[in-house]
Amino acid sequence: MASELDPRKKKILKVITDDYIVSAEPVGSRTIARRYDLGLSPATIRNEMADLEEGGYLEQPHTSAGRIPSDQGYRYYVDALMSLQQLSEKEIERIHQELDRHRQQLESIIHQTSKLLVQMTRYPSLVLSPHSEDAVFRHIQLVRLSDTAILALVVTDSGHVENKVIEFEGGISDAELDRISLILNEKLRGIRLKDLRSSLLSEIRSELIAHQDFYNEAIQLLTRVIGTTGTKERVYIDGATKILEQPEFSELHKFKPLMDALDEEERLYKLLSENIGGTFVKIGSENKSLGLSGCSIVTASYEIAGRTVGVIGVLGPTRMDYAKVLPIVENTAAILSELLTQMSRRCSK
Amino acid sequence: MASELDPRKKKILKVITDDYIVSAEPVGSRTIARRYDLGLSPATIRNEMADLEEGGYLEQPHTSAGRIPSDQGYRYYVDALMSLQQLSEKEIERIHQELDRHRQQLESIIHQTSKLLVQMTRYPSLVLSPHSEDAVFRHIQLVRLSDTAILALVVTDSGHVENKVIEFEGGISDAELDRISLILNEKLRGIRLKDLRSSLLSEIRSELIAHQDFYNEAIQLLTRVIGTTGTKERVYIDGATKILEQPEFSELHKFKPLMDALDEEERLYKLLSENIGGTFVKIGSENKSLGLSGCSIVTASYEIAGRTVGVIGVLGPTRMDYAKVLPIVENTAAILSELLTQMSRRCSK
DNA sequence: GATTAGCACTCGCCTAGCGAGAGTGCTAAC
DNA sequence: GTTAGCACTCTCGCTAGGCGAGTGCTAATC
Repeated sequence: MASELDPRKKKILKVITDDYIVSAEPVGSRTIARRYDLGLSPATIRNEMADLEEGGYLEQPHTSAGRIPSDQGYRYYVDALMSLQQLSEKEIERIHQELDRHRQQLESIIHQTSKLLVQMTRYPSLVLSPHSEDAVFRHIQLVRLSDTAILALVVTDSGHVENKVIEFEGGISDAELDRISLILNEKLRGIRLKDLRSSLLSEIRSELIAHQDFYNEAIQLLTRVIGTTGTKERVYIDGATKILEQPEFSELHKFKPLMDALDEEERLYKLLSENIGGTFVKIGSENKSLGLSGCSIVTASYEIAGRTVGVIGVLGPTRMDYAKVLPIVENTAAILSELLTQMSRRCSK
Repeated sequence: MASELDPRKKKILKVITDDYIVSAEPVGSRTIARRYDLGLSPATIRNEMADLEEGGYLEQPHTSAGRIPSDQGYRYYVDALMSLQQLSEKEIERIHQELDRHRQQLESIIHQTSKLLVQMTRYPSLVLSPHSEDAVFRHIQLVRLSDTAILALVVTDSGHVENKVIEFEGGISDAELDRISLILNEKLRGIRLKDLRSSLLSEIRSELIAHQDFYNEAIQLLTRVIGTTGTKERVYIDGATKILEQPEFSELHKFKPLMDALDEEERLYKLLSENIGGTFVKIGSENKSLGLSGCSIVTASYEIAGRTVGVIGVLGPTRMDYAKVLPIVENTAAILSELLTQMSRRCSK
């Protein structure tokens, strides 16, 4: 697997990939000679193509069809060949605008982001919502709903709000509730939700023991809030049906497994969470994870104040327009990061 | 359009529909005579079928294929012929269990409900989440996040919580915040969100004028909370790809419009919101709304304490197994109503 | 030695043609 | 009113043949 190809082979591989990405048809030597001005005859190109196939960069669906890039070919293309399509000012502006319109609410922004990706790329989009384990506790608020029901609200530094109705047999007075709130806020401010589980719990427990009267109830309450916070990570998927627009999906049955995968949140979650931190392109068989051969995903992480909190990306056939998609995904992630960071600043100032 | 068919015609229409629902193939006279014990010869059945076609209940895809039910035929079938499949104890139990497991959170229950419908019917499910305009205001809470950002939480009697981060240039003191909370809670308790918009606003406005000092800020805050509350209604769709399992979708291109419709929340919203209150079966062309010819939807409303708050349903080809789906949807809605009503009781007791 | 032209060959795809099967409508007999 | 029989129609699947695209090889050319 010679990792360096001579310039002409590179050029030819690039041209074949470019062409195949838009046409979805195996591309032949003649087509290349005609369509692209390489100053080479079909015969020469044929020879080069034979070499590239030898090297594992190209494949023939059957004798005497044209060639198509193999997974390895795509990999090389993505890593070394493609010329990233610059997003125009206008496109970047659009991302800004669309996201800005919904700047108020986290949920809404996430949702909007995935919709935007779908529109810009014409591929289904995946969004892994803020990874709340990494979020930092900011504020807890306990609101009485009735004698036995209490609404607990946890606000994180990303502005995310989690709410949970807790039923409470024992009954708690308003004064007790306030004191519990106070203690919790004092103790928990600035702590990452991840670190919350056990270590601090005992400390708070002893703190509360001082107020013998509601020890039991308070501990109960606390463990229940913590136990159910931070589990709300979600994978949003949007435009799933866009994948059907791709010509390779005309034989539907082949892609049943893919469609099933899209319906299963856990798989997607796993898939995305492997890609936390940075930008990733995973091609075809590189997604061993279930049913996704024949597909590629392009993902980028987004962050709040430098801390990665989630992943966005799009899903498409291996014949995906990487040169176009990659910048879109990256820019969107960047702008999203910016926006979220601003939001967070505002909240914590 | 004679609204009454003679018993034998009914029987034949029913048998044809039943058969077509499972086979998805046009059904012929001979098949019926063989498969169902009607004591009639194919020829007789042919005559009856000709009559039924005359009456608009059956259609022929082409000469000398079998017959398939027309939309009108389905309508008659649903209204008069089909024998509803009783759900077994076990199935009802299952609905209870699945929903119970997630009884704590509204969002989660809604989500779970739609998943459940998909699993039980093998069709995509649609859920219109609680119609918050009909919800009753219970409590508002203002939480300071920073000098300029305030988190407003509105709790409704269904236990639904809406949150909104509000930015606030002017700056407000904690005391002011508390007083605003107080006044709002006093004034708004028990009011339906729908009635909130204008009528009460002026009253509250005059109330606040008394406290000249923060008049402007308070009004601003209030209008912003109200303006953005109650807009969070959502259509959940789940298992969209299940529709592809239906044989009629093998020619994919025909159903592109449908798939598109599934991606557009507004359309679905409109579609579902037409069906508020009770159980509906809309067949084929009865869904004039965009791209849904060839499809039927079965919906049922669910309620909290007798007040309709949302709609659940499934979407399938006109050749849908109504007899099976209808009870499932109805029962699920009923159980969901029960569960939500309980939750609401607990909150308001 | 690299490049190119020419040519025979291979293979998938499209079309036409054919036969089988399923289903119908009509007619005539029961 | 019901049924048997029959001719007719239409779809579907299969096969064969022609076409086109593309290849690999060889020999000629630069």
